[in-house]
Amino acid sequence: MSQKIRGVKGTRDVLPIDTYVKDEDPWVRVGHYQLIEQTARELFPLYGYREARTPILERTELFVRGIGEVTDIVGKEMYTFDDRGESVTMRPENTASLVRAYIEHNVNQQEPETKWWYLGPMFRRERQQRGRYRQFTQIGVEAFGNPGPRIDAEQIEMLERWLRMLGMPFSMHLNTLGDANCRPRYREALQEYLRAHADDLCEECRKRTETNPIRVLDCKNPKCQEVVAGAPRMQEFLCDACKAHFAAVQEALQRLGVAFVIDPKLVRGLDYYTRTAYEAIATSGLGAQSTLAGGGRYDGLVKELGGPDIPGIGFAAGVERMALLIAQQGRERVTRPVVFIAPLGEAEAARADQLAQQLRAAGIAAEVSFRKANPANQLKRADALGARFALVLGDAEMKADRGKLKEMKTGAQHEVSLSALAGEVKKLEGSG
RNA sequence: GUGGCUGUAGCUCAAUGGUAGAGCACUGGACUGUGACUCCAGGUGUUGCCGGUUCGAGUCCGGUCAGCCACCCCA
Repeated sequence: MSQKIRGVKGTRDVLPIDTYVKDEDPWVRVGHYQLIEQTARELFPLYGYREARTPILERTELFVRGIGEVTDIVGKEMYTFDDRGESVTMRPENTASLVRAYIEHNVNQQEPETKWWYLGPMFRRERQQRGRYRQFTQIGVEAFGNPGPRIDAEQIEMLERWLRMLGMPFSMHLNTLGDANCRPRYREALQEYLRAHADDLCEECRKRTETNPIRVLDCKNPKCQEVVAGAPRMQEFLCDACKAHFAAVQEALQRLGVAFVIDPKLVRGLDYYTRTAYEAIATSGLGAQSTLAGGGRYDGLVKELGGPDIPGIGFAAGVERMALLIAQQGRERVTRPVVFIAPLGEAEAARADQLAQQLRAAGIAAEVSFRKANPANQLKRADALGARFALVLGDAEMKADRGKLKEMKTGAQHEVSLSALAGEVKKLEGSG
């Protein structure tokens, strides 16, 4: 045997069978992903969100301008390469791409207020750990063209509903980041305060004080947290408009019955966020990477990327993290045959193929045995596949055009007509 | 990018420096006309890879790769 080729570090295969073992955790299978995706596909359109798909490959410039040059994502985590003289990057997130598409196709001319949702792989070159991989899947939404605050609450409520439908253990955290008017003033005040306490900060935070002081707020270092406890708070610096917006979002959430906690330390990693910021954080089942979904308002982003002055708000959810929790609950979307047909000879095999074809045409999942084996082994196979019914097709059945449809669970055998098999199966399916 | 732990069969795991094992799963048979139970048989493998120490390395040492966990960052 020649050398095995292995998958790229930090990427995983998601198969319909068990693959990765995570100590006491159950294994993540494709059925767990499908449950999450299917729920989103059904729920989001109820709120007016329609699916949008953008390319995985974008010009590097898009992310540099959209996400921010000093962020870790752009600074050191992107898969960037030269495409014959042009620098391109595999998307590390999807918001910048959707904004690009919105601008490129002049969507604001047709329907300035539009709601999109997306699903797909993102790429960041990080060291992997529980709930964090180099290729990961995000499901997210963006609502363009409405400044809020009611749409903010609507979106947060949709996220909450989605996560609750999936049985996720989580709590919703809410904060405001201010806007172009008040954030700079806060930033300055915070910076001043942090400089005065530089001796008590970790090395990293001393750097952040100069590059991105707001990030110091969510540093996990206990000493930094002590300093942060006495730091000026965004709330005290909010301009009247931001204050009113924040209050209105909270009121709207209360009206909709959404539970949330105000979290002044909640800051979003990407530069483009303004005002409303929110995160759904898992309360159990995950390790250090417990943010299931993070979102916020980005009123300046569309303009920043060369488009009209259009506001927006969106969230992105990490499917791998959700899949871990889904797997822990044992909830899964499984596909199994309804009817398993086991022909005993050559002529029967030909008939079996046609019977399966007819069943499938009628919308019934059918599996036909391709191997020669005695009835006992065929039944064993039907059992392993989880088939609901098994049909052994032999000489007698061929002659009579009737067969015995065996219900695997109970062992009961139902005499059915072969030419009318699909109808017979549907009748039995309904009855039991 | 930094640190810690771990690498033996498809999976879960054993083997004092001295001949690679068990359970589960898988395939076939007992059973050309009915599965789950039972019995029998059978692949289960360059012990992650490379090197070193040794008469001898799955075991000790070094390196490397991968996985896991945490930092960082984020979904």
